[in-house]
Amino acid sequence: MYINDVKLSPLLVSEPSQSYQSGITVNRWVEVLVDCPGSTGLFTYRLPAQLEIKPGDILSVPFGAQQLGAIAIRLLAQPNVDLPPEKIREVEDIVSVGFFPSAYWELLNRVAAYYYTPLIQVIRVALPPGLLGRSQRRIRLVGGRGAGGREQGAGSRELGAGGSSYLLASSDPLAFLTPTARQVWELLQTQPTGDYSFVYLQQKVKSAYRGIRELLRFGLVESYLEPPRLTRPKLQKAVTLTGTIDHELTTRQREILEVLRRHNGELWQNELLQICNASSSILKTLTQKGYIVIEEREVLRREQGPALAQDQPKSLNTAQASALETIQTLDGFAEVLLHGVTGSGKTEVYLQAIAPLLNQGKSALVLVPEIGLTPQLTDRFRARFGNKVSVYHSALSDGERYDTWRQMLTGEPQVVIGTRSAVFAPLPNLGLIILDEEHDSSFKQDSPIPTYHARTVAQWRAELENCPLVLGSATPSLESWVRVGRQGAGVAGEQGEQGGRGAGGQGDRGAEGEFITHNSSLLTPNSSLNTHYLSLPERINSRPLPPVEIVDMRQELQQGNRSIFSRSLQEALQELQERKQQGILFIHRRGHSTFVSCRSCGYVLECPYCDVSLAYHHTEEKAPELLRCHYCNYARSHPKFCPDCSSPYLKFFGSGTQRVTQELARQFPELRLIRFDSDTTRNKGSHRTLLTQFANGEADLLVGTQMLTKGLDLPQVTLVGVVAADGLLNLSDYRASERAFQTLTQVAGRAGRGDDPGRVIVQTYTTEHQVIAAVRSHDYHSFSQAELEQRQALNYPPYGRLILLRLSSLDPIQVQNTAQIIATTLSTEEEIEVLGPAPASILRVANRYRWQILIKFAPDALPQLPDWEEVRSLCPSSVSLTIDVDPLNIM
DNA sequence: AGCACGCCGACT
DNA sequence: GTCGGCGTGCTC
Repeated sequence: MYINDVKLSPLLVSEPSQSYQSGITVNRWVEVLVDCPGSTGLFTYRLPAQLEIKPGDILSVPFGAQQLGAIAIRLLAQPNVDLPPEKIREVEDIVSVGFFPSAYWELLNRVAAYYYTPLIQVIRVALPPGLLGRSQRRIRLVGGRGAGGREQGAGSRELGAGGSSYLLASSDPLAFLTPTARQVWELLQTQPTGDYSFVYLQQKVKSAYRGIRELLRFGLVESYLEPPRLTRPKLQKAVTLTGTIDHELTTRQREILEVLRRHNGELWQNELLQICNASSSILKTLTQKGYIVIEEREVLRREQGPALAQDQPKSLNTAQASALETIQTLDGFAEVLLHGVTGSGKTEVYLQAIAPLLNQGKSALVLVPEIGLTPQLTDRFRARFGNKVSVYHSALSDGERYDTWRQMLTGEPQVVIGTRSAVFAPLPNLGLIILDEEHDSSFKQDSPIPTYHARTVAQWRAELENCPLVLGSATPSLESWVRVGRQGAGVAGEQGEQGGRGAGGQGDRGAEGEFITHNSSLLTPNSSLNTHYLSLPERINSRPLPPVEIVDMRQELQQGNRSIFSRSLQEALQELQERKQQGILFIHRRGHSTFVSCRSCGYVLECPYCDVSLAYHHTEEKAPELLRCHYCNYARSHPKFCPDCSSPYLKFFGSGTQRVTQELARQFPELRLIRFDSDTTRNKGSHRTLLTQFANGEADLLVGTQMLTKGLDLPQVTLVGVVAADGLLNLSDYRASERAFQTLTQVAGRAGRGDDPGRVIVQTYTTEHQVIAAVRSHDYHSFSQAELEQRQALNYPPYGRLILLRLSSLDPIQVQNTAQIIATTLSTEEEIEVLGPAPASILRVANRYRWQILIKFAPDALPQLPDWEEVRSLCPSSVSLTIDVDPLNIM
């Protein structure tokens, strides 16, 4: 149990040799971590006699002028001798009683250490918002608002009563105020309570601080600290039936008790009153007569899904059944890679793996890339497990998050589905962690710190909680692939022909055969870890993977087709309408910087030193167009003609959603579209709405970006079109190929999931690209093999490790200089390779100039990593430094 | 983060 | 000369 009774002896974070007594009466001091940026050390507080504190408790303490949240770390019998006793203040209150069991605490510490992040920052990620409250300075009018101040003269006497009357004797009470003070005053008048936060006033009025000081001097306003707004459980009155219904009651009273009885003797007061159309006075009478009890009970503000019909377990095919069996026989910590092609029924395996756990009183944690995108997944879990399922992600309101979090602490067996941060969900009795779509990069946080990867944290968590971790994907990350020992496996011994290259291929139907068809008994334990590789090589109901047709857009251009749609795709779109089928059109979202390629020959401009494509930079009008390498800062001008074939059609890439939808409207005016991108899905629930519309056949074509790739299961989709794969293939990033393969495979996997066979059309200017070939033949193995060879040669992950230093400053010169100094300092270190400094691809963001340094090193060499505190000390205060461990986004 | 303390340009 | 700008550093 997390609440109340926690063994906390392992909670010591420093100097474990220093013992402390367990007798609470002896330890009248406590060291705490304070929730305050820039303070990472421990602070000592005195314990008031009435408070009993244990390490791990969340406290409220005075800190400077504020009241802050803090975590009790350890009790002390004696404060540190160096600390002047008069500085020590008292703990204000206990906010929440300890809930950090040792495994959980160890997890937080590991995250802090691995990602070079102060522990308190990690704690802040793990706790729901509002738990560590902070006080806020506010300004309010003295004596309430609106004492007639706006009507000159009339109110002066009342105001005068507040103090400073000599000044207010004049006819205009505000005449003596400077314009700034007057402005603040008037702003406060607009508020019914005459009250604003200090920060807000500062934003609203220039130099508000000055005006406020003036008003304070005159006693017109006062400044106060609002105590931390801690999220509290929501309480509601519940009515419970206690007596038996007898005949000494009025009909009305009996009616109410009858309603209550029909609801198993318990209802919320407001519900009961509503149902019976009664007032609370009748309940009062019933209480007095002892028939019912009314008590305050906590209501959990949980996100309500739509009502769902109960869903029954589906029968599994052989591969699914054998995967399930393996997962169920795991005892304790193990890592499983569940590699199932798109549409192979991974979710059903998850569901059936979880079901018995709940009966054993254990809970399961399911991590997904983006919850808003997968209402389908949460619906399926809810349909199977009902109210045992809760959803936890950052889009919940603070109250909902807090309550869901508390719901987890109860220890009841349950399923929590959440995004990245839910890896810290405080579930006791964790029986299984599932990380679905494990290749997805949204599991990695790049800012703020800790820049953790939920998969890495989940691995630690599974180990510490001694439970299995299942990583599911149709396109596993190369990290996971290597981790379960699959490198070099698979390709040999298969009939994996690399399919005839070139455009217009039929995309052979035999594609599914190219997945290795061994069953799950073929386990590949890694030497040190208990790892398993499970494969679901077939779609459910033996549906085939859709054939993938590659269209060479260079040929289209040559043959006079200047449209962004190839003839093949045009035909398919035409047919779609005629056959009353549905399709998906995928557009790679256009970023700020893109690569440059030749539309005639497909030549891509690359960095001569770094093996990545150059990024197009165009900072402002009239500025020269530059091509730049994000790794080493090599730069060159944008050539007018292709260096390879001298064609003038050398263009930077990227065709946005608007352009495509315009073009569609022009060429296919009849086609009904739904745009599915960040613009149209901004509102809560709009994913669901749009998908429902599409599922109901209200549109023929779903046009959208990345979010189309994430786990959509739309059985009626038969056509998937990729407008231009090139935007994906040539991002200036060592991961570009991997991401492109994953995205294309995933989006292709949306086709043909229902009864009608699907087809996929991928348009590209580089048909010969290795990724394209692999996508075409649904061949993960040959792709991973080739890609891993390159990674190994260049010592990139998963073979080498990376750390990215991101520097930013308002001062463009200073940040560049600092980056240079740090890079120079680092390059003296042995065993690490320093790339850069280079400007970030978007040099300036929110007025801050950003540079970065990439550090590469071999994980097995365990190099003496630089002392980051020393590195940090090289930064002037105007330059901020973020250390991104295992970065995914290097651009 | 707040809020002090402390050091340089435009006003009484 | 002081007021008031904001850069630097501390908060048990």
